[in-house]
Amino acid sequence: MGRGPTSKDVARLAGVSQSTVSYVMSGKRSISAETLRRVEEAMAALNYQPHAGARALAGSRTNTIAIVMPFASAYDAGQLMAFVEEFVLAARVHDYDVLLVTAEEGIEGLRRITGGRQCDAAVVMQVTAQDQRADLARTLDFPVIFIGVPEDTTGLACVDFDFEAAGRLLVEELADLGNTRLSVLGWGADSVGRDYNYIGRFARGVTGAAEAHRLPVDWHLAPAADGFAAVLDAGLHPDGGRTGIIMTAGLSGGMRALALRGLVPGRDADVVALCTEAEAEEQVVPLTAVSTQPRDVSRMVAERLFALIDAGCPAQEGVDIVPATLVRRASTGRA
Amino acid sequence: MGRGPTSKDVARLAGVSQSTVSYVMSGKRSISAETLRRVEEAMAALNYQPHAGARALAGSRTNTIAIVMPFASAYDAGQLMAFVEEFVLAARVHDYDVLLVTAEEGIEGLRRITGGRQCDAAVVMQVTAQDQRADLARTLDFPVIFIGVPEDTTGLACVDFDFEAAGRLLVEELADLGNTRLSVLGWGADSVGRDYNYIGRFARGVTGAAEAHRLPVDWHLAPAADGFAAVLDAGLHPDGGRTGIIMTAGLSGGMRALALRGLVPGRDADVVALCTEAEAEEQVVPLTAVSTQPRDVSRMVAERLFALIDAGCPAQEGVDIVPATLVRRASTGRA
DNA sequence: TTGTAGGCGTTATCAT
DNA sequence: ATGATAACGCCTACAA
Repeated sequence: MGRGPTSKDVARLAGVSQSTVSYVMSGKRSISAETLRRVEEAMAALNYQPHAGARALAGSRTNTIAIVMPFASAYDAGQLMAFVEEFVLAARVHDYDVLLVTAEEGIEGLRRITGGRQCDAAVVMQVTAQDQRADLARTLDFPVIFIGVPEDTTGLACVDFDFEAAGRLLVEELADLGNTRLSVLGWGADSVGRDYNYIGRFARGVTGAAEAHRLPVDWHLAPAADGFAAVLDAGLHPDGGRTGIIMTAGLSGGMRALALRGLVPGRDADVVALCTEAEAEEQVVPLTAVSTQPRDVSRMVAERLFALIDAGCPAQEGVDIVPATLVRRASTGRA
Repeated sequence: MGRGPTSKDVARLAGVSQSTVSYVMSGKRSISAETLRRVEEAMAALNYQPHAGARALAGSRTNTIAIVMPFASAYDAGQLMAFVEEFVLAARVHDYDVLLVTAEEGIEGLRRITGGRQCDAAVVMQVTAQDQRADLARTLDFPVIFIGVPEDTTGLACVDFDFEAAGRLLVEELADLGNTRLSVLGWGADSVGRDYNYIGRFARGVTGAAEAHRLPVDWHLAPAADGFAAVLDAGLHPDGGRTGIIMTAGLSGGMRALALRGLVPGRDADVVALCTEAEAEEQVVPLTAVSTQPRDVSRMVAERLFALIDAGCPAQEGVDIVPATLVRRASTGRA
């Protein structure tokens, strides 16, 4: 494998010193128009690409960001992809590349990457309430952004979707439609406060809004939502009441349960969901839904991260929240 | 941001020369048990991590592999994720990291990454019949593996799923079930030979097997499959015949079309698909299907790639094919 | 505006 | 079995 041209080769061809080539690239000092032209021509002629390793060594900047991804997780793959794509694009704009690290490597992965100076910053996805990586990050003196909110956010930079508002919006939509009770198919009330606290935040949003509207709520755990099936079998709208349905986890299972009983969303009951745009639109009846917006989250992460990098700070405490919005579709047909 | 300990620090603490530390890491010369112990203790005590850039510069090995990914493409996100996860895991086993490059960067992305020696090899996904990146790779003297098969594979290392066998298996299954004609909802006959030639290979598999079984086939282009809807409306089983359905692209649209007419796969018609396992199982009636196996492809790619890297070859011409298998589910209920 | 030179942290070739 | 030491390719004071 050929070694490829170096800045020295460029310099020779352009008839300048090697440092001039370097300064042409960095723009850190003024160059005469003539010199600039000659150097750029030489670079083009040789198809010169600076050696990333040498650059990292001398400049102590890798122009690489690591992103710690929870592959085999509860996350939806489409969401993950969208997030990553958007992030890579944003990174490229700043002339950064993206290194992939699996969450399975755990805390050691973070240590390895940061210790080896393979990157200038890291993004850690799907953070849990008690996340060891948060503790590590605090001691690291290295810019890390967390997606998700650990219990103790001291000294941490976090970004997350507004799950609480999501829960609230869904409840209010069903309330506005005249529903008098709610059936929630999701992570379930007993998951509140466990691992990922977005579950808890969503539940809080639902509960708060339901109380405000005096709507009784019954929760059913997906995917083994026998209770949910029982509700459907018992009749959704007993004695003049009207049951609105909220789906979070186990969407496809829930939709199947409805279909098997001949229940059509929007006709026989109002159904809303917390899911991706794609999921909402793929259903037999497209769902009115609040969609977590991975691209918005991604942009916010990128923005914040590059601010940190440019500032040279290790981290800048604070939780950024990406707003939630509801999109109406056919599953809440009547007005 | 602290500079972190160097091998020099380790050497000092262990009371040895810096080169000894290096040799302890590489194992390229024998070390006395005593020295080994002292060096390892020092490394642990300082939490030493070798500087990746310096290592790449001196050793001309990055221990990084770039993977060029088609984010916003026809690929299913779940497939992509599975592929990538499996690949990252395999890479880690060989002590390699993975750099993400978007296909949107096109040919320049490949050039940039390889030129800058940011990686020791690259994987290019979703290769088209006439792929510029293939031409570049041939001139590159750099190990590249392609997923997908360009028209001219001279000097190229390619891996792909056996789409032809997939088509054949699906047809044979429907034939065995007593169907007398086929309706295919997919990329359509006119897509054959265009961009991604797996479409053509799949079509060839279908056509070949259909001819062997003397089954007439009508093709319908997804997603605007009006023709498909017409077939459903015209009645699937005219005068004693029986129409088997094959779905490829536009699966959800096709399933919806059936559902809207009250047609249940496995009861009213045999339905088979080329899709992911997840898709096959998510449907209201789980589908008998041939599933592209991203993890199998990934493993084959990794295996081949590390063989190349270890051998120091730029590439090793040849097309590896990942076998196709059919899994029976409820959508072909009757025997 | 431009050139010179030292150093970044490894690897690998000499020696010993 | 181990120590010096010269690259590796680039960045950046320091000079001019």
